[in-house]
Amino acid sequence: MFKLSKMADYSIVLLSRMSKAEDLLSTSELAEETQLSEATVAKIMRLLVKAEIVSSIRGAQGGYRLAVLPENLSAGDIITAIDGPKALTACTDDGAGECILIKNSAMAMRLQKINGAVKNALHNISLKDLYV
Amino acid sequence: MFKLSKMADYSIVLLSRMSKAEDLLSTSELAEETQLSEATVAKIMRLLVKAEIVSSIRGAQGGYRLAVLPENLSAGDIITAIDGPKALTACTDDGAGECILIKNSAMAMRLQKINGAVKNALHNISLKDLYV
DNA sequence: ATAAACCATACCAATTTTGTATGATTTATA
DNA sequence: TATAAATCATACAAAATTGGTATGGTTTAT
Ligand code: FES
Ligand code: FES
Repeated sequence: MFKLSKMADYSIVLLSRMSKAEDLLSTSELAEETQLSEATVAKIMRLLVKAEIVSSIRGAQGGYRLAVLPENLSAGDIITAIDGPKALTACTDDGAGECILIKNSAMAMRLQKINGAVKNALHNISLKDLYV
Repeated sequence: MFKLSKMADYSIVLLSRMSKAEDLLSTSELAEETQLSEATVAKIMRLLVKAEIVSSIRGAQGGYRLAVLPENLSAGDIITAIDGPKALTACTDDGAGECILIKNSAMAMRLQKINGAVKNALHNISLKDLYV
């Protein structure tokens, strides 16, 4: 039905691993433990840092650490961080794109219902639910 | 977050139009009213027929008609019909593909939670909710 | 100073999605 | 029964997205 992107999947694996560790974890450590390439791990971690889901320490002996408690981190937050905050419908992507099918589209509002329902559902699942 | 495919979006527009009509609607009529190309409408209608969401009458004077009451047709049904019944996670696509990251993956079961939540949410929205 | 790490960006390859084209089959009707 | 109106089946190319990698720059402990 809705396919979770590989990247989002990977990120859940990484975050699950991080929720076990108290100390910092570097890209190479994470890559080794998860069998992902360093480049891929690095790409994902950058997105998670931007979304303030993990915090980073630069320089030697640096690494990443969860910035949020697993029970306060929702699946929706994670997926949004990785795949972007694109709306559910193509029509409401941005205000610029006119709706071709229905003028002054009331349809768009209806589709927001779908989007809202999905968002809500994913908001109610925490990383802790996924990991424990 | 989750992007509704254009095809699924189109299909909701088409089904909304059909829920207004008592009589049969042909591909060309639907195309004209929705501003979609006939080929695209035809492609979508075939999928909806296969999913038994609409019924079709072949031959001259033929066309399509809703096979289900709008209040009994869920967004999940529609999206599944158009985009396929792919699972939410890449890992659980089919039994054949081994999980590379975590052996004997318990993770897959966790990800089913996400899938289940989304499915459930979309099951609770009917075409009538979207159209009315 | 050096090495270990994160950061930023750009890029190509692979996959998926969109959209169209072509021909075959069915059936109402003149 | 011939014709036209319509669905059905399949195949395919173009476009968009996603997955994954490479390169070079910046920060910081030792
Ligand atoms: S085109 Fe899909 S809502 Fe307007
Ligand atoms: S690789 Fe994603 S659950 Fe195993």
